[in-house]
This record gives sequence, C-alpha cells and structure tokens, in this order.
Amino acid sequence: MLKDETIAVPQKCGDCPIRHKAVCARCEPQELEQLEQIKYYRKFEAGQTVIWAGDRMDFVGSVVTGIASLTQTMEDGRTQMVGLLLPSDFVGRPGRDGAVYNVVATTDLVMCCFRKKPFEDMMVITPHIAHRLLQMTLDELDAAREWMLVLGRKTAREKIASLLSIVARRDAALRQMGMAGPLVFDLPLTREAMADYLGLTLETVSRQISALKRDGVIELAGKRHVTVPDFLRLMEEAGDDSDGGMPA
Amino acid sequence: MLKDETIAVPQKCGDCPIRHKAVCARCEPQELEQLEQIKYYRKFEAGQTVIWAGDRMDFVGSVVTGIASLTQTMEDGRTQMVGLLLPSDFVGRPGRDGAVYNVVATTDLVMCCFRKKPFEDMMVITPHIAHRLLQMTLDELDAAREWMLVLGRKTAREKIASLLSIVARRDAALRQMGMAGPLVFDLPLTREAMADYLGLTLETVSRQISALKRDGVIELAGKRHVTVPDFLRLMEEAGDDSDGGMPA
DNA sequence: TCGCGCGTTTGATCTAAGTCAAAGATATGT
DNA sequence: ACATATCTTTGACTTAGATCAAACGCGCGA
Repeated sequence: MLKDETIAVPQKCGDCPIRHKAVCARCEPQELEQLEQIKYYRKFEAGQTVIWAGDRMDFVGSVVTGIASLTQTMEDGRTQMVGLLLPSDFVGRPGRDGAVYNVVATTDLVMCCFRKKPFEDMMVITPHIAHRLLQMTLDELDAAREWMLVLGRKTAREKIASLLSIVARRDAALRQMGMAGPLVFDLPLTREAMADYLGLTLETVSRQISALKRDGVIELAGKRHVTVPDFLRLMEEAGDDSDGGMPA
Repeated sequence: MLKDETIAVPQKCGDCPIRHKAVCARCEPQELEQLEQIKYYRKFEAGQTVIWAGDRMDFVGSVVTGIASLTQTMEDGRTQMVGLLLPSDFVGRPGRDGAVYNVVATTDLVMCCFRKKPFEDMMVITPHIAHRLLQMTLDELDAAREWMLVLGRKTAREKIASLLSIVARRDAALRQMGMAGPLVFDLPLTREAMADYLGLTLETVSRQISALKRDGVIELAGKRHVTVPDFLRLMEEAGDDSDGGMPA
C-alpha cells in the first residue's frame, strides 16, 4: 500500500541539505559517526501516508525536503491538521511505540530517519541529544498553543493571514534572509489542506484569499505563488501584536 | 501587586499531597533530598495571576491543590486558554527565561516550586529527571494537539462534552477509581473560563450545559456539582471514538 | 434583613462561516 | 489537441454561534 522507498544513503550526515540541524547541531564528530550508522532516507510522493495513527512507529526522523502534516480525523470524517512539518522539523517521539496522528506527505517528501531503538540508546548515553529534544518539544508545544489561539479565537481572515505569515517566516528563515522588503514564496498547501489546518472549509479559505488579494495584502501569481508586499501589514491582518506571532 | 505568599515548608517531599509525582516519581532518596533543598510552596487566591506572559520566570513547579490556567490574550481582549493545570501538572520550561503565557489561579491554588537555576543544574546531573520532563512535555504536546481538534472542528455541544469528560477523567484518576458507574465531580471553572478554554462565548457555554442537562447527559446540583450517569454517553457527545479522547 | 455584586440563565436578533451547487482553471495522460 | 481529473473560485442560501439585553439566584457585608 505505501509506495515509499528506502533510498540509498548517498552522503554523510554533514552533506545533508539541512545538516540534521534538528538533531545533531551540537554533536561531536564521533557522535555524528554513530548517527550515520543508524540513518537512512525515505522518499514519499505527495499524498502518501507516512504513518497511520495507531501504527507502530519504529523510527524517528526529520524532514529534509517537502512538507508533511500531522492530522487527526473523527469517525465522521472531520479532520484537523495538528502540525505542519517543514524542512528540519522532527517527527516521532522517543519512548513512545505508536504514532498518535496520521503523518501525510503534503508534497513530495524526503525524510531522514533513524531507527528508533538505537536512537533511544544513543539518547541515554548522549545527554545533549536528550536536552536538544526537550527544547525542540517545548518549541513544538509553544507552536501548538499559539495555534490554539488561532483556532479558538481568530476570524477566518486572521487565520489565513496567520498561516501565510508562518509559511513566509519559515521560508525566509530557511533562506537566511531578513524579513524586510517584499517576501515571495510558494504556498505548499492546497486550499483543502489549509482549511484542515485552520479549522475552516475550503470555500472559506478560497474566499478569504481572494479578499486578501483584492485588498492588496498579498499578490498571487498562479494559485500558489505568493508575494507579500508588506509583511507588517500581513501581521496586522493576522491579529498578532507587532513583536511577531509564532515562536517555533 | 501580586498578593502571593511564599509559605513555610511544613513537610518533606514525600509527605506532599501529590508526592511530586510530576518530577520525582522515580528519584533516589539522595536526589529527593536535593530537591527538598530547592523546594518551596506558594499560595495564590482565586483570580490572582501567578505569572504574566513576558515576565522573567525564575522557578518551575507543580500544582499541589487547586487549578491554574495558561492563557493568551490578543490586544483587543480576546483570550484563549491554552492549558488547564490540575494537581500534579507541571509549570515552567527549563532552559527558558521568560514565561510565554499568563498563568492564572482559577481557584485557590497551592504550588510547589523549585528555583529554576538549581533545578536545571540538577537536571544536568540527573538524566532521568530530564527524561521524565521530556515524557511530560510530549504528553502536554499530545494534549495540546488533541485540543486543536476540539477547537478547530467540534461543535459547541461536543466542546462542552469534551471538557466535561477531561475533567471527569482527571478527577477519577486522582481518586484512583475506575470510570465505571456514575461519575460525580465539581466543575472547577466558571462559565467564562470554560468559554475561554473552548473558544466560545459564555452564553453559548451556558446554553449547551442546559441542553446537556435537559437531555439527561449530565445532572447538576447547584451550578458546579456535576453527575455523569453514563460516561460512555458523554464520550459519544464529545465525538470521541470509544477508546477515549485525551491522552495526558 | 436588605442591597449589592457576581456568576449564570434565557431570550431576541444578527452575522460569519458553512453548505450546496455550478462553473473556471490547470494539469495529466492518450 | 482533446478528454479527464483535480483544484479553485464564485454565487445563493442556511445556520450555528455571537451579540445585545434583561432578569435570575445566591453569597456576603452592612
């Protein structure tokens, strides 16, 4: 069913596009070597499910390229995205056997995985990996709580603006540029995925994007290519105070 | 401004009502002794703010008795509760200086605190505290994500039922009883606090509680004392599949 | 005991977002 | 180039929950 493909390991950890920032930013050379030995890549096509909620999950890993999402679904089909995994984001919980959420490749996706057992063993003898993982989890927790405000209290327009500003920020951060001047990026989500993340319907998402375009907050080339002429304006639309919304 | 009161330490850690399950469930005697030395209690009255978002936070701790809540507020006053802290829940983030959210005593509250610096030092030399903290943080993250589904996709009635079932479950867990038979507990939140947690208005909360009462899902004695004759029925109303919604 | 304040309930009305439906765009494969 | 499928936009209408407003109940101090 899953047409994923475990691909050969072509490079050392240090050559990895994101250099495993997520896990081994501060690892010693011999620790990196150990990580090498339990590392492998997996590739998924857009739309494929990486893991089903409830499945046994025998690896942890991080996104190298592409976008994955964590989703929950109720029996009647209502679904809520509970996490958006962009390059360098970490997936999996050391110490837990089963996946709690569906992990779905939203675009074509490459993940760098570590087999869980050896990874956990390594955590035990390498305290700063555990420490780093705690910090990452705290960041995720902050992001989740920030998103609770979006879901619980923001209007549809504010929700869209919030999502755009997260993606814009993450995109800018990846390219190590400041966020002054016009920001240009590709929106990696369908209207439906956006709706699932924002707790809206796709029609409402579409209408609000049209409205933001009409009001000059964003410009669109095609359906996905977005230009933000004034980032502060976008932040205002998101209802965030000027210091900037999302932590993670 | 804060009329909190650091109260004398009357007992050893082991005598503490909740025995610091949160932190030291698996500590060795000498480790417990160390925790003793950096421990102190703080008492707050209902309504008091424990910490303002942005304030420096020089302690971590856990709730001993009472309820605290984590809230976020937008400039225009809209507020969203992002966490409900019941006895034994942990507050504070090792490695972080500032509080990200307001922590408010929802009822009279006693907290057991540890000064942050020594606590962090202890984490470094006591790996299983760090490990335990990671597990707790992962639990909180699951709970936050579960709540995202509530906020994003559930109806008002389902939201109320979800909240009731969390409180009922936590209450039952505290008293170490199974969750068969009628469940009785006191709702520790005002309608307004419930509204802030659920992303609703207090009027809607009130109406839905009346409706659940009318439909026999719950019984009320006074405004706060709740009886749940059939917990599974409540779970259905919450829209959770039978296995049970909240992890944490 | 009364009056005040706070939390709560209930009612009438409004509106943002959902639902249902159809028609444009864009891409994909033959 | 054309047919098919997917994603997106837009329109008309409905509705769940918000808003505005009034009244209820209960504890508490004077």
